[in-house]
Amino acid sequence: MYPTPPKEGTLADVASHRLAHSIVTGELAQGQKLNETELAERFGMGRGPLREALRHLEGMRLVKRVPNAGARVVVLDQKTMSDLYEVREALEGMACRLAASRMTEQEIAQLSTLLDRHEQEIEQQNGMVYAQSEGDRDFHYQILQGSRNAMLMDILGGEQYQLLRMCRNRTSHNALRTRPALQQHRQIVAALSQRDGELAEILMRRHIQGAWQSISEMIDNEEKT
Amino acid sequence: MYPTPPKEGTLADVASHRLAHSIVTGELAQGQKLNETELAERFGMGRGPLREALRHLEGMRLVKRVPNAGARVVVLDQKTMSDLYEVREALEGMACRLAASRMTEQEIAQLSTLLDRHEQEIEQQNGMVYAQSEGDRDFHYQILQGSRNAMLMDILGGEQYQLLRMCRNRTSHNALRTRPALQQHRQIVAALSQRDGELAEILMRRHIQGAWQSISEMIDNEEKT
DNA sequence: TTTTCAAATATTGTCGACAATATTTGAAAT
DNA sequence: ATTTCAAATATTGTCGACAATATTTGAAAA
Repeated sequence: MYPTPPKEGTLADVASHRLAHSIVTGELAQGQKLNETELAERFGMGRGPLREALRHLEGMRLVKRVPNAGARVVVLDQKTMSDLYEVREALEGMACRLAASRMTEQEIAQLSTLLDRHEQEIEQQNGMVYAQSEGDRDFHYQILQGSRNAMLMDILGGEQYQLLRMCRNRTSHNALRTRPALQQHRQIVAALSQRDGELAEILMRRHIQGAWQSISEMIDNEEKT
Repeated sequence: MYPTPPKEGTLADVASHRLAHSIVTGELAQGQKLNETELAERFGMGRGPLREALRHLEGMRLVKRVPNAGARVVVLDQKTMSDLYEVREALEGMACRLAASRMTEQEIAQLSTLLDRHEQEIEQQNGMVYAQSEGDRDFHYQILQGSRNAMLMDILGGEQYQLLRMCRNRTSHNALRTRPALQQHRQIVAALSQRDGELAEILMRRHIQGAWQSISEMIDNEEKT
């Protein structure tokens, strides 16, 4: 069920995972300089594996490296986030279209069950914000698996997912959007049930556009302060 | 005009570029084991920078690494190529949609001029295959720039472009497709001129679907031999 | 001959040291 | 006080050596 299974082989992989976590959660601030010696010491390893980890994170767009001048945590300004959501819209839309023709009936049924659980959790107000983000995550992950496209799963479940979490962790959420979001999820499942890939894609894209609009407005409002 | 400007700072970057080139051109066969010591010696550097290069190439999906067992050139089977074209369809479609509302009139006009040159080159049969692939490359690159989306430019101009070249370099090309492809390019420019993003996206997606269909059929035919 | 398994070999993973480059510091000049 | 610039410091880039792991080899048993 988890998008990022925690398998850690080499020290470079360990460092990569720990750094990614620190970056996504905001423990390491955006734009912060990443000192190799300091980080290597903190992780109890040499600079070799750490440098490999930084290369990997650069590929995931979580850090920005400048030759001979080191690495910094990426800065997610509004333009960057806008770009991210446009890419996500395209990829998740495609994933949804593919899933419509490739998911089994059982998988679609499970997706529907997932939404039932999600709805109950919302009504009980049981840690709503948590449930929203978790429920949304699971929903998108199931559809992604349904696309049967390994490259899509890799991109969306990897770098795109981490960047998305990073966005979410530093913008306030609109609690008013949980309900319409759930309804949109329902609509998508309906389209999947009817094997209507074209509609499923359109609905998924609208869903993501809505998410961006919500976040974008939040940012604009905060800036006025 | 070039999708991959050859800026090389550190030795790891040099190795990365040289390896990527060798892989894309087929000088290094698919599935081939990449021996660190051997490659480091060939490039006249230590294993440190080379390992960083391999990490980078892994992120670009040009090599597949297994902890403690080394790296191999990625194997592009038909399913992988199919996945690639689905991802490209989604991303290039989005790029084209965005370009429709963001390109300047001048940029669109230049795009039209580009197609005129392309048409002439085809009629003169001046190295047709070269012209086709080069012309197609420039066309897509210009639209990509027009999207004004740095992340899209990065993904499509980077890893996706290299993987696409890798596909093209090991599948025979259908000369019969140059004409319809040019016509599709013209249609796309027309949609861009009218600032019809929705149509531009649809046309670009069809264009890429057509390319995949052509390649896919070639592969199927070759397998019958 | 084929299979098994341990020794031998090869390869990857890691570290510490040094070189190359960037950044900071602080004294001298304006 | 501000600016300039060179020395001092800090940081990144690179290499070679060794440790850990995987792969191969070849002798012994079935």
